[in-house]
Amino acid sequence: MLDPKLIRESPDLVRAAIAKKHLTVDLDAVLGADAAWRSLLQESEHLRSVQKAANAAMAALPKGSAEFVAKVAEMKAVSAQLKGRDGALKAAEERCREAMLTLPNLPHASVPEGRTPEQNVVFSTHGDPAGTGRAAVPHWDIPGFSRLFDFERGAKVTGAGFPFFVGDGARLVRALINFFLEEDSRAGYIEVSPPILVNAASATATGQLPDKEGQMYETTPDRLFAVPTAEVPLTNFFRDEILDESALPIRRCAYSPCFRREAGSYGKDVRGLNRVHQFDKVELLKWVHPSSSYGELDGLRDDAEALLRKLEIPYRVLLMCGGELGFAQSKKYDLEVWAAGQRRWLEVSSCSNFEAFQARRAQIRYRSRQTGKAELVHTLNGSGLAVPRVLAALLENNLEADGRVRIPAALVPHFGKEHLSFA
RNA sequence: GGAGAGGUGGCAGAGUGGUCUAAUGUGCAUGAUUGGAAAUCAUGUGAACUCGAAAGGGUUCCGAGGGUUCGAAUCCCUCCCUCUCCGCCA
Repeated sequence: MLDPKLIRESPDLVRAAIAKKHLTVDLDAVLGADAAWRSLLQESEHLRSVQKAANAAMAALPKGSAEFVAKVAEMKAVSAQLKGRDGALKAAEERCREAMLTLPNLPHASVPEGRTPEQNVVFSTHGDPAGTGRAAVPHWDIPGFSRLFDFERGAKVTGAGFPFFVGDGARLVRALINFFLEEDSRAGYIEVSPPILVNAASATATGQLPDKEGQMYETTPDRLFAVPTAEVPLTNFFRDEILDESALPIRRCAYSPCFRREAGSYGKDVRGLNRVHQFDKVELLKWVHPSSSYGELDGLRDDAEALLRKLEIPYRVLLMCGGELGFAQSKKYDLEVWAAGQRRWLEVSSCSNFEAFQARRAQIRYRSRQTGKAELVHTLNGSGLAVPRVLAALLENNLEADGRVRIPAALVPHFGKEHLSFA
């Protein structure tokens, strides 16, 4: 959610910023709903103050007195009037809130113009894509692949996109999760193991609801949602809380399985590990002072990049253009690994600054020493990292002539041996 | 799942229909006192919305949502959560 005051006072600024995201919103409808609500609010509050004044006077009167009875009659009318207004007020407030929730977060000034993936800026490239995996094939074509990554049985047991990981496959998944958590902890992120079902309030605070409801798995009868990312429970950890300013920045990491229905993306990236309904991911999250959030974004991106460097995977960083930003994001970098067999880049991390957008929805604030007031924090998050696509890149880039996959040195202590074998 | 007891400010805890803008204690902040501290005393001490150029008003918030009433922290209903006991269970 945006600051309502900003919308009222600088609608043109808001309009221009939203245009940069290439989204269309009816700002006038929002402003109209806001004005209508405020006008009703004033009427209601006036009636309430009349009522309160009468209450105080009545408290001092003898119960059965003529004056008292007259006052009751008089106040009955006010009460009835107020009840009528309250209904309208609530409706107006709800309309106003709904209208406000349709407004996306505004992009930062440093976000490049553009609306298509081609207009994202290649911020940096690391390693040598051309030099990797000379004889590489897409990972699903590696002999023995389906023994370690069993999509068929997964489809039987659950459905398409829910693979079993077997033997060295399972071991590599575990090694990656472990490696990510260890490295992230060392980088100063406190490890958290979160709930993987969340309630509707949490999903709303991070922006999954109401708009992306169809992308989540929902449980009955309790109406809990399987998390699409650990970002959801992690961000909500401090929901409706006021933090100590000296505690900022707070940095945390969490491993969780992630569940995504991927409705509407059938037929895209259906092969292998590129896109699955359940996958493992370690998420990095920061709650920071507004004044330092862009520095923290750079740091977050560096932390995620460091993991790829240690895994010796060629990768590039994209600075996303306005049109490629998500609803809630102000600025975003995507990290993409090179998958030599597919000869394409795969996104493995998205590092974003949400500024106060999520914090306002979630009411996460800090007590400012300067003003003594509760101010909204800025939240940032990024993957550190998503497992399946890193796995895909490792399989394709590190496949050796003997059909085994070389495990990068940094991962060997976690994997326990230097090669993964499909035999 | 069954039975019972609860949910009030940072914390503890009173309040069971009308100045409750919630007693009291404690914590915290500032000041006084002190060589410095403790103790003591004094003052202050939440959040949100809204009107206003400002000064300053107004309104809401006692787990959540409804209801009764002229008036609800207080009465009624529904839900959520916590605790105790029982049952079940990794």
